[in-house]
This record gives sequence, structure tokens and C-alpha cells, in this order.
Amino acid sequence: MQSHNDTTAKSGDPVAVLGQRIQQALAQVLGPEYADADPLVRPAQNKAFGDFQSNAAMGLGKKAGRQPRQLAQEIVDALDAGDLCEPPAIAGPGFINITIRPEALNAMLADMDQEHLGVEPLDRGHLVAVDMVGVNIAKAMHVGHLRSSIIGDSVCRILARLGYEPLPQNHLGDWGLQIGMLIDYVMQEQIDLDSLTLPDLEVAYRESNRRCKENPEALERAKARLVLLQQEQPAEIDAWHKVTRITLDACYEACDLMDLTLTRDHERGESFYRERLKPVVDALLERGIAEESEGAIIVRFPSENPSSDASGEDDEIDEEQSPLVIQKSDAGYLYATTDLAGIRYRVGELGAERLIYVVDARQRDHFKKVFTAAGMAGWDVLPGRDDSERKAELIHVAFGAVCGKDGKPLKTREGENVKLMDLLQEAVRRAQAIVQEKNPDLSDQEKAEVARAVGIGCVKYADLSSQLGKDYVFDWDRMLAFEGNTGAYLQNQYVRIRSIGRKAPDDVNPAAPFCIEKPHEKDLALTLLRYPTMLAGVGRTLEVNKLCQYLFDLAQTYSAFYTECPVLKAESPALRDARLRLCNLTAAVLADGLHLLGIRTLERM
RNA sequence: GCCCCGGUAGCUCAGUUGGAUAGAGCAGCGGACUUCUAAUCCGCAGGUCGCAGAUUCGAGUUCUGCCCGGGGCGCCA
Repeated sequence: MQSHNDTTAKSGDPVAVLGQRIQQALAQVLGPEYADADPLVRPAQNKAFGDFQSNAAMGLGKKAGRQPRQLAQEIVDALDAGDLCEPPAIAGPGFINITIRPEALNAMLADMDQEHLGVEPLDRGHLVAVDMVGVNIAKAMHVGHLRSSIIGDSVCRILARLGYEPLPQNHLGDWGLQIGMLIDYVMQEQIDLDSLTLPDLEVAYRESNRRCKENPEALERAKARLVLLQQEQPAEIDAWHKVTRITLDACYEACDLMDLTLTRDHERGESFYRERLKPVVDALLERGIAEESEGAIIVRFPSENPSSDASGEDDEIDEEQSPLVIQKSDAGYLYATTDLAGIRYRVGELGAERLIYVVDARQRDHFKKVFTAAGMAGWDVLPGRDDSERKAELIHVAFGAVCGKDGKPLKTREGENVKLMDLLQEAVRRAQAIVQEKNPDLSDQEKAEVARAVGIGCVKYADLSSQLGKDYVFDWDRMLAFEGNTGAYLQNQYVRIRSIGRKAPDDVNPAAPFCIEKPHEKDLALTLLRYPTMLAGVGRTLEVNKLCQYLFDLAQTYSAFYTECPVLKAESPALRDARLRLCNLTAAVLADGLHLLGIRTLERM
């Protein structure tokens, strides 16, 4: 699974460099078979103990039958790291506490202070398909699309930053009975599609639904219309194109407001797979993976616990996992069929090596089954490789519900889904009011820019900053309060740094050597140096909230530095320049990270 | 009935293959502004980590059972 090895020591990462040295010591003390044991280097949990700690001696001591504390001593004796740190201390049951030397920090910071900020991208050509947004025809985007859009976009940005080539896939709901109902309705009523707006279309959609529910004849007509559409009759196709266009034009307004990188080129709706559904079913039947059952075609899954265990207490037959239906008894296909066709296309034709689905957590079981079925068919095997066994990674990035303060999924007072555009516009409006109050001197244009960046940024940050799989509480006051863990807090820290930069005199040396001495400087340096490894981890696990957490740490650490360490009024020009460079590096990391979250930075706010 | 996710401070949440005294933010209380943007910072207070067992030098973290909340469970997407 873990095809991406990030243990290669990056010269600018103290954890990696120290880890490497400790591994050498481990090999020396315990033998070469321990050369790749995890050195378990972590930032010190308590500053009083030093900067870093290694917990390796305790676990390995048990494993190798050695006394942990004594083993720790032997590791320390064998450790060759005098250029990096003070002589380590041993504490408790066998913690190795490490204090890094300022010169080492200065060198690592200089190493990091380049355009790529220490992040080493992969070679080109690693395609990743990201299934996101998932707009439905004839419906405006609502809160349900918020998370898929925001998370998917951030995932794309992060992967691109790490050298992957993300391919957003807007999996439109554009092919099914509901389209047949809608098209039949607008054609029956002779509605002029050229002057229709999305709200009109939504009304028509609801009306067509209602009719089909009440009137069997209407339903039959809709089904017949769907057949005509699927036969690609010109009139039906024309109507379908038009309703699709109306829907998407409106949806892209919301996408633009959210600054999504996704474009029209990334439309891969259900209709895209329409010719690929039958082959999916045929192939699975042919290989005996799928079978007929009660008129439908299904894929069964072997039970995970093959038989009752040794205890024999539980002699009931294991409940079989429910099967995956890929063709209905009326010969119609389902979204599982489309998803399987999608995997086949994305892996087999595009050659994507990771397929990421940013979809509601309630579909966990669905994706688990679809992924398993795809694996059974071998559709996750990457084509055209020497090592033909290399498999694409199939990942469901499941996200929880957006809830109101009452803890229940967010709805309007009328009990309807909140429209995404309304929500975004309210965010901007609320931010506008706050800018007006906090900084009335800005020009109107600047205020509008700040309101947009802050309003949208806060919504995004609130969405990305807790564990994605959990529900989260959507609370305007908390997310827009510019105190605490919010997007605006981060944006403001950036503004404060840039303000110093603007006021710096002309004679500063931008390449002045770093000079880490004070505790707050050291904290900031250590936090900055965590960035590349942190980001690589997020690229692997897609835990975007950890990027948020890191940026908040960085911003707070910077703030403490800012209050304690004068920059422009530093005691000497050399120190001033060194601190200014530290500020600039912090700004660069903050801007980079915010950009990866899809949050705009500002020069003033 | 079965499966999945969650339960940590008054509220919203972190907690990295098991590590030292469980951390933030908000709210509360007390301080710091003729500023390098106070949209900030510093300090105080606040906890039976849902409950009970098990594993071990050590458990919020692993295992088992239970309680509570949410979600899912063959022809909707």
C-alpha cells in the first residue's frame, strides 16, 4: 500500500536527520538487522526535556531482551550527532532527550529557504483521479456539495504541490430516470429552454417528479422519454444538453466564488459511462464474479470471518455481507455499475494510480463493496507497467454532515437544503460587515476583496480543520470570530508579517544568515522545519485537518515571536536581517499552506 | 438483527506504529495598546478521557463485553 517512501532523510528536517543518525547507532548497538528499525523521533512533549525525544530504546529493549535504560545509554554512546545536537540525556524508563544546536537550525533553515520550501516533489506523471462536487442536473448546489467541493479542491492542490497530477472528476448526476421525467415535462409543456434559469428548472423538476408520482401515465411517458434519450434521438439530446448547460452555468458561479480549480474540462458525469455499463456487467458475469439472483445481477462477497472461531460459543452462521446489485431485474443499471465503469476507465484508460472519492460518509459501505468488486475483477491493476501487479489505490475520503447548532444536519427553516450560493454569499456579507467595523479606512474595493477572501476562507477553514469523517457544527459566529482557530486568524498573521516587510529599510540583506538564539526564535524555527514532512504525510493520508492544525501552530508560534522579538528594532542590523528573513520564510510557508487549503492571502485586512 | 462512525474541559475540537504531568480555541476571570496591524499577546481557572474488565514497566490510544448518539443494510443516487 505505502508505495511512497518518505523516510528518506530530507536534509532540512531535524526529525529525519536525527532519526537517520539514531538508526546508525541502533545498527551498531543491536546489529545490522536493526538498521531500519523506527527511531521514533518526536518533537519533545515537554520543552523542559529538550527539543526532540526518541522513544526507540523502550520498545526495542523489550524486543531484544535488553534493559531499556541501559540500551538507551548504549545508543547515546554510539550516536554520532555532535554536529546536530548537545549530548543527549536519558530519562525515565529510557527516553532519549535531544537538544538541537542553534548552528544546525540555522543551516537547516537556510536549506529550507528556497522556492519549494523544502518540499520535494515526485517525478511527473503520477495521475490521481479525484471524484468530487457531484452536481445533479436541474438542482442548484446545496450544503451537501460544500464539503465535497472544498475538500476535493484542497486535496487536488496538495497533491499537485507534491508533484502528483490531479484530475478532478465532476461526477454529474446527468443520466437517469429523473432526467427522463424532467425532459418529458419540459417537452410536454413546450417550455422554452433557451430562456430558462436554474430556479425555473428546479420548479420544473419538482413538478415533473410530482406528476410521475401521482400519475402512472406520466411515469410511463418519462420512461419512454428516457429510452429515446438513451437512443440519442436529436430532440431529446438537444433538451438534455440545454438543461445540463443551465445547471452547470449556475453551478460554476458557486465554484468560481469558492475558487475551485475544477473547470468544465473535468465534467465526467454518469452519461459519460453510458456505453461502458453493459461491458462491466458482461465482464463480471463472464468471470463468474457476478451472478443472477431474483432477476437481478449481483456480486456476492465472501464472509470476512469464514467460520465460527475456536471458542465455538457462537455457532450461528455468519451473516453474509449484503451483495452489490449491478443490474436491476428490469435490466436497468445502478450507480454501483457506473462507479465500477468509472474505476475501469480511470485506472485502465487514464492510468490513474490513486482514485480518490470525496463523498459523504454514509456511502462507506457502498464504496467498500465497489472497491472490493473492482479488486476481484482486477480492475485496480495498473496497465502497461513492468510490474503488472502494481495496483491503484482506491480511497474513499468520507466526510460527515454539516450540522446546525442543534447538532442536526443543516436545513433552512422550511426544512429544505440550504443553497450553497446563499451560504457563501452570507459568509461574504457577514465578513463585509466586520471589515467595515474593523478597518473602515480601506477603499470600498479593498473591503470587498477582504470580505470575499475572509468570508469564503472562514467557511473553508471551518470545513477542513476537523477530522473529515466526523460531522461538524456550522456556526457563523465561531467561524467568523477573528479570534482563535479560524481562517481569518491565519490570514491576519500573514498580513502582520507582510506589514513588517513593507516597512523594512532598503539596505536589508535578504540572504543574511539565520541567527536562532532566543527561545521564541527557536520555537518558530522548529515549527517551520516541520512543514515538508507534515505536508508529505498529508499527501499520503489526506488528513487535511493536519495541515490546518500545523498552520495554526505556526501562526501562534509566530505571534509569540512577534511580541517578544523586535524585528525592525532589533539590537543590530545583522539580527534585524536575520529576523526579517525568518519572518519572510514564515510568510512563505503560511501563504503556501493557505493556498493549499484554497484560502486567499491578503496584504491588508 | 447485522455492519460502520463517534463519545476527551461548560461549548467546539486536537491528541502521530502504546510513552513522561491528557492539549488547543471559544466562553469565564486577571493583565498588556502614544503598536513592527490589539482582527494580537501573556497569565489563571477548568478533566471519573462513556462504563467495566483484559494485555504490560506504561493505555485517551490495543483487545473483549456493555451503555449512549448518529449513519448504513439487494434491485434510489
